[in-house]
Amino acid sequence: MARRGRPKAGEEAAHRDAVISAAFDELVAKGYEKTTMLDIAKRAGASKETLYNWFTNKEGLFSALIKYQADTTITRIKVALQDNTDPRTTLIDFAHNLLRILLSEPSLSLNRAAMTSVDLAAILLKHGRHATGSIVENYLERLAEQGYLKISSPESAFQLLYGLILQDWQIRVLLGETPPSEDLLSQHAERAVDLFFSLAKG
Amino acid sequence: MARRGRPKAGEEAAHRDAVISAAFDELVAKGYEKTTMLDIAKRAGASKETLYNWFTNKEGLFSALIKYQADTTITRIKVALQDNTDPRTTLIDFAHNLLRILLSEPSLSLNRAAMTSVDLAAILLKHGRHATGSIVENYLERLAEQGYLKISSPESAFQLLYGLILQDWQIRVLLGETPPSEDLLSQHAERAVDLFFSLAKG
DNA sequence: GTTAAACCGTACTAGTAGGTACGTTTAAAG
DNA sequence: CTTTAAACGTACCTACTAGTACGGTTTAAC
Repeated sequence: MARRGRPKAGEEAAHRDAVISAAFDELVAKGYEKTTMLDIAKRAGASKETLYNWFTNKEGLFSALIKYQADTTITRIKVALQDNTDPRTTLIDFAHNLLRILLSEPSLSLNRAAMTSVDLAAILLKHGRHATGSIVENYLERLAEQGYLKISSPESAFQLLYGLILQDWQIRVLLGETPPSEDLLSQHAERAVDLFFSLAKG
Repeated sequence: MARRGRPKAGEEAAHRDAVISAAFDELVAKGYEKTTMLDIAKRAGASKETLYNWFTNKEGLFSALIKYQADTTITRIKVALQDNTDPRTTLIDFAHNLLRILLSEPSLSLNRAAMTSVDLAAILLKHGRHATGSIVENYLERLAEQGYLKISSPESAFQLLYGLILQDWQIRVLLGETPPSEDLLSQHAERAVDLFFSLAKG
């Protein structure tokens, strides 16, 4: 990975990804404060100066991480919601994905990092919670129009669904509790969606 | 507050409280990383060496903060649950208190601080979430025995209640969103408890 | 070829904060 | 009255890290 001199054509994107990936690894291993720009550079086979050229500063680099993770999250959620089977299965799939993502180490580390900087927090809120929120709200609104749900507003419906799915798992795991197993997660997703329907089906 | 020399008898407790209070103020104002021991000492009219004598190190001081806040929280929750009116009113009172506490600046700042240290996180988890959890679970179990609820386990019942009450408010406010108004909070508490009963009443 | 951009590696700057040491002061203890 | 514990204030040490500067190197571009 360590190349010296001007990069060959077409190599830039891969190199940038290597930096992002290295930053994730360091972040998960050490946390935001103890992750240094030098460590990231070394792991990526890049130089510190390059990191600063590309991302301006440490916050800039980590805001790029947030956006990167948010993009893959959004993609996965959109895929889950495009399932054309019944709404129950679709929502269970969504719930399962949401739990898996939000309880994954990269997401947790990113959330912890965001707590230490108002700017990072704002970016995470915008690209994370609010971005997925509006997508799911659209979906719920469609369900309501089709008569599957009776809801007062898409926002409050999504908040309810979110609460039923996540309960206090995220905050507990953020504080160091070990996350539930895959099996428990999928059981929980199913139960949460069923509760949601029993509350929102009118 | 700034006394020099050996303290007069009976002054120690007040002085210790002054340090705790100063630490809270600094924490809320600047966040954990940017709060220095010197700042706290100055605000409390104490010396840095005294802080280290009393609390060993920075983490020790903040773990004292966590325990202090947890104690007052537990007290308030116990009071709310001792109400001998009907269960619905009691739980709404509890829900309202929980929301107010968890969305208050001191609690938020403490949670953000705990995210940066596994040790602090463990303490917060134990004295915060788990301590209140077991109290409320006991209460819910009593309700179940009295026939007010049909629940599979107190743990899962409390988790459900918690999810209905808090939804994603805590994580959103932790990330910088402005918390809902008092009015919204109490409306929300009522709605959450009603949903809980409609799900858990069998 | 020659130029110039992008990059690596190393060294350097500067600021900061946790933690310690010490001399001084006050009041409790006896 | 003397001794001693507890505390203040200041100065100090140590370690670390974000960010900058620069010289050397490789490749694209022309």
